[in-house]
Amino acid sequence: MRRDSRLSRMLHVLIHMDRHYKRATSETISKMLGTNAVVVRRTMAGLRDFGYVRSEQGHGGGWELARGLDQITLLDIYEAIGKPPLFAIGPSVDQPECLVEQAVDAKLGDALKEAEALLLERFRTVTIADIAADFDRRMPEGRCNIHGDIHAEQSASG
Amino acid sequence: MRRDSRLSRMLHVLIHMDRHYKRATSETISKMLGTNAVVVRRTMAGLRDFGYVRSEQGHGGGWELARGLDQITLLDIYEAIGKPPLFAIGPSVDQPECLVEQAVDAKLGDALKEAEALLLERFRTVTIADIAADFDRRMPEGRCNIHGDIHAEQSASG
DNA sequence: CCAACTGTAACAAGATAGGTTACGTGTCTT
DNA sequence: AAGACACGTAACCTATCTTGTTACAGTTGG
Repeated sequence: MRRDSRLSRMLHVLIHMDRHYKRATSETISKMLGTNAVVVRRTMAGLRDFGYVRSEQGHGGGWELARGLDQITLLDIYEAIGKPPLFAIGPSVDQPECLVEQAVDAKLGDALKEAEALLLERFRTVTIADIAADFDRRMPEGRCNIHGDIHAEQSASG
Repeated sequence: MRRDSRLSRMLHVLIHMDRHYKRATSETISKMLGTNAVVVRRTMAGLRDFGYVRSEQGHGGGWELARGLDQITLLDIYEAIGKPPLFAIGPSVDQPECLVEQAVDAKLGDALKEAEALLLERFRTVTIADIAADFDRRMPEGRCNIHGDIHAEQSASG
């Protein structure tokens, strides 16, 4: 395993969903992410449980946003995917008896906690709409260069 | 594997070495860390290459500090063990074609870079002597509660 | 009923730190 | 010179976690 990419993937897909003219199926989303439909359902399940997206079963079903992108922060999504560990480094044991080791882990833990606080503060203050706005500045027509097939077809087909 | 504990372990062992009255063998150190002598040699090899410790082969050999703990920062050790990844989260692919994905990764990357800069700044300004001082405040006699057997026996044995 | 979806369980794959065994080499003691 | 002691390193296995994949059950609409 390399690095947990669920947060990145979910942000990516939520922006696409916002520009999609109808519900997106897991299959469609999986092709967009270059992965498998089961992986999509698995990861999006958390977002559904937190009320950021809705899923409909059966014929014509799929996924849709349950609120605007300006109402969802990166922190929301981070929590919805289960707050996976942020850091790849850490102490060797959880509660060392050795007081030297305790001192090391305390100092190291302080630095990690500071960095984590900063990171989560950034996550808290950035909405997905902010990221979408960054994209719109680069692509004023609001159409993705790659996944254009599922984007903003409202005027053409609906 | 859970989290990379090499940094924590190396800091731990360097403080013990500073209080040891003679060279410590990989075997001794491994018992202190609850691991294997090969793991110790493997990890300490980086510290040796950077000049923070020396190793002597053959009878009576082992490991010793090559400079004072106040001359080694956490950043030094982090670099000496090969700068392993700090974060457990990240983008799904390195250079996505999709511009939405690029916008997501850019925003996410900014937050991660800020947190990383803060963390490395802490690493840079904290010496191992600082951690040892924390320990000394708790254990004024300078003797570890667990690994006392290899500590500061100078007055008793030499 | 059937086709199109989601929901989930179960298991394999890939990556990486860590653990273990084995063996080579250097060095001190006798 | 022999032998014990200790590092250096390769090779292989294990554990853990995300991701990928297959299989199948349940739901919905024509």
